[in-house]
Amino acid sequence: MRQSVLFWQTQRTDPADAELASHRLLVRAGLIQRFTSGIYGLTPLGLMAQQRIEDLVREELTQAGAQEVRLPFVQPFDLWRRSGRGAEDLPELMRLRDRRGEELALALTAEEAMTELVRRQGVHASQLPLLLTQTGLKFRDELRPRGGLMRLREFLMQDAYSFDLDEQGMTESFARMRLAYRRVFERLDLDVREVAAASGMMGGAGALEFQMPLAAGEDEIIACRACGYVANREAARRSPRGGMGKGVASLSPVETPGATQIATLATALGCREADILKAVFYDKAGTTVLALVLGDRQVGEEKLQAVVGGSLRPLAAEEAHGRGLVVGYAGPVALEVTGTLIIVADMEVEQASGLVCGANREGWHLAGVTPGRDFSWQMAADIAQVAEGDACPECGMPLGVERTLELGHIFRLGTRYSERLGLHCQGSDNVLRPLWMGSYGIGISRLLAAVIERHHDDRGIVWPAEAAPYAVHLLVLGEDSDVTTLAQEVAGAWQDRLLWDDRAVTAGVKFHDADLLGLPWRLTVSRRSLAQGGVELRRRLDGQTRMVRREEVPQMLRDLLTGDAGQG
RNA sequence: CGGGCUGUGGCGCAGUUUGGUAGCGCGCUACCUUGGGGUGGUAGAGGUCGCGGGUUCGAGUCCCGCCAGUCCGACCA
Repeated sequence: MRQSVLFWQTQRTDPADAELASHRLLVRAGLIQRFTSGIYGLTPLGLMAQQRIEDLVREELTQAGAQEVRLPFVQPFDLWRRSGRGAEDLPELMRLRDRRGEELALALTAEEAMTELVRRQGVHASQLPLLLTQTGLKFRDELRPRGGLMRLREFLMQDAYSFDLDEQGMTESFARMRLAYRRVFERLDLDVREVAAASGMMGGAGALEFQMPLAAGEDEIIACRACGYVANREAARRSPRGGMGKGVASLSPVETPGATQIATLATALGCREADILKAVFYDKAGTTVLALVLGDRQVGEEKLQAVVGGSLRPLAAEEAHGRGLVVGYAGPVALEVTGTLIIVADMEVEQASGLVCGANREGWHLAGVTPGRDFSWQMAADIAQVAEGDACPECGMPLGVERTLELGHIFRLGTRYSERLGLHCQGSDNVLRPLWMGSYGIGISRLLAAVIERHHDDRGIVWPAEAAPYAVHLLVLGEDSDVTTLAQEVAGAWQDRLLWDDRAVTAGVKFHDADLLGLPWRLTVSRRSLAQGGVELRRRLDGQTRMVRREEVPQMLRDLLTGDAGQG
């Protein structure tokens, strides 16, 4: 491709709002353009890079036995309603209505659509296990998109779905996809950790996330360095600290004016935050849920939700008031609220004694509170968030918290969707059974951001061979006829497979743009290189440079452009 | 849902306090210059100053309303 006609423009200054390296570089290297929050366009070079990644993922899925299909991006909302996800609290699902009033929704994942596709055509047992995949646009109406391509509203995702006769089959398909995804991350040179996860809005059990460590990431994983235990923040467990609180004592009220915060209270009473009982209120369909954790803990809302069931929502201050709670001084001892109340105690609370908690009276707390003696609860469970340094649930050694970016997610769905949407298959025993499904998603757009996040230096992108839009950047310096002739000779038959900087700009500009774009190999043709008998070859990764004699150029280009001469 | 900040050529910004012909740098076009690390110069093109209303002889600037973007908080009782 001749650069003088390529639709491409780099930028000399950093965009004002980019804090992520990948965001900054994608914009400066002219690969993306923002249209509105979380919605971007790609330029030719940006699209080529994305397509390389898309093709690579497709290759691995084909290897795993997947067949590619295309599902609608605009889907009938009724499909969502029938699967049971339309009625749930799914604010990311973008709904719209056409002019006749038909309710539609934009694809957010494709469990429903894929199940429907298979159901409509029907499937024979002989076709199982069936693995179907598509690469398609997804739209999620995120509250806060951010970081360039890191968290988008509209994005490209490769999703796949497996269909098996029984649970055993599903587990085998799941294992096959897990390997396929591992290969993808290996080929893109991304170090990714497999993490046990909560299944969230997908439903099902035994989900696995692929998380890449990244300081600017938005997920957190909990990992034990001693035994290898790893879990998502939402699913992480810890072994409880026993014997918190000040020991058994008699119950006594203490006056604590203005101490409505844990930190303030701890200072006022001269105790540890862990000696205070923290009470957090939620609403579950009209029922008040009181979650009790020790004062230095955070309630793990996903964990609480898993224990309580249904969907929880934090209670606003006015609402809490309305139900008879004394905001700032609420506690479980002799608590009376309007309506139903469920008290859930964290397992650490159960084992503590001599705690401080709110007295349900403005300006007063209670000291010497002992769980079990002074108040009771309906459920005791692990509902607190794990913190740095907590004891590993497997081996007891300290746990660490790490920020990560989620790149892929695979689920064992079971028969949830096939049952609700009526997808059955007849086995050899002549009985119709719902199919066992798995769901697998990998974010192509986000993968593009992750590759740059992981592969760049202070001058620009450093593409890994498998994702580079072109393998070779040919720079022509000067306009002497000798140089021009050599350039044309070099570009020769490979013109379409390399980027050829034939612009009339100075050498410095070309070098800077080449470094910024970061193609794996740079070939320079100039009067100087000519004097040394050929062209200069430079590797972007480490700057290693050598001269290639004129007559060796065709062979070298063949090596670089047809495969195995990557960066490694 | 709340708070802060910001909306001015493609990008980065000044101008708003004190109302008076819309500016700078980068990028873009043409020509010259330079030609191994963003060369120097000359001449140009490009703007509903986020949107609507108001005050005024006159509004990017003052007033009211709205919208968008962005950052922080979201809840610990």
